[in-house]
Amino acid sequence: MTQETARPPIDLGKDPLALDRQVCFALSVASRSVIAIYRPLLEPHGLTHPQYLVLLALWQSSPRSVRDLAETLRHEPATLSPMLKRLEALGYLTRRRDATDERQLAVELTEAGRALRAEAEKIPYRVVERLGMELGELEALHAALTRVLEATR
Amino acid sequence: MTQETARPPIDLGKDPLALDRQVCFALSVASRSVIAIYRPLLEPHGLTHPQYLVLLALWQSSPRSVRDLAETLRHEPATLSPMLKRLEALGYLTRRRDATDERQLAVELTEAGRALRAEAEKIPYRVVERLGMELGELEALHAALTRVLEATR
DNA sequence: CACTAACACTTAGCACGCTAACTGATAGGG
DNA sequence: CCCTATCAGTTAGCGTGCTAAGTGTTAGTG
Repeated sequence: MTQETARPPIDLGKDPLALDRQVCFALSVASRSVIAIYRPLLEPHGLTHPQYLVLLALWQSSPRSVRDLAETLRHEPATLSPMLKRLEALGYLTRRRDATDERQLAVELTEAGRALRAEAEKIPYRVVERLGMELGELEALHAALTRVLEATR
Repeated sequence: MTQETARPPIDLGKDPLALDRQVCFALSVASRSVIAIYRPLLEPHGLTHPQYLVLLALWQSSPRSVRDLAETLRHEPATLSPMLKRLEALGYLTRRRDATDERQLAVELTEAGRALRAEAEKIPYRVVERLGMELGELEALHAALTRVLEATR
């Protein structure tokens, strides 16, 4: 027996399919556009934006499993697996089996990976500068996006 | 001679690289999460989300060139080219050379493509319902994303 | 009018990002 | 203690999404 909740009818106006009113469209274009800002900043280090996010996660806590990374970054392990191999090939991390549980992989920063962090500290400032938006505006956007993430969990 | 603008220094706090404070991370996860809501709704029609956006653009104006579509959707023509072929294979549109300018392609909805619109009208309502967020909240998010798009133009 | 620059689109190569199927390791029940 | 279900990670297949290079068409200049 499901609870009968009185749900107010949704009104999306006369053209619900108008492209420039779709949140999904604005989201995907904004995501691609912001990632494009990072591209020239990451390219000198041989990094893509998804790889950069992996490093952010590892800079917060270093030996961690693929599953842990996947949950943190909201990715499928299958997406991370090849990415981690590329990051290993770049010399930023190592992949070895956990001694106590051979199923798990211990993904760990190398010295080069840890050293990169100092360089990367500049990146957020450059991105915010390039965006030219007020910090308060960005914080409000972040809060709104966080609401979406909670709603889609 | 560049204008010397007094720029207030940006302060991103003590950990500028904290993952859960990055707008770029929230953006990419939110984008993927919202697209995931569309997936089961589009799958019955054999569509992916990017393909759905192409149809939204064509429902607004139908014979249009690849370049026109690319600018509207903020894509490279090289991204659209294979997508349009797949949409043609699905029977939703036709691709033919423009008679007056053989360089351009005239991308046009088929009868099936036009008919799909009536079905698609339901999709935005289902997505909003699934998100469970207030319309005002979504409009504010859309406005914030539009600001980002203006900033990255 | 010929020649070249610009244009519209396509193809190739690479890295995601997803689902589904697979491999090997561990844990839990009979 | 074995046997099976579960788990962690990998691989394959497909569709983006980007850059760079290629093809054919048009326009503009000498």
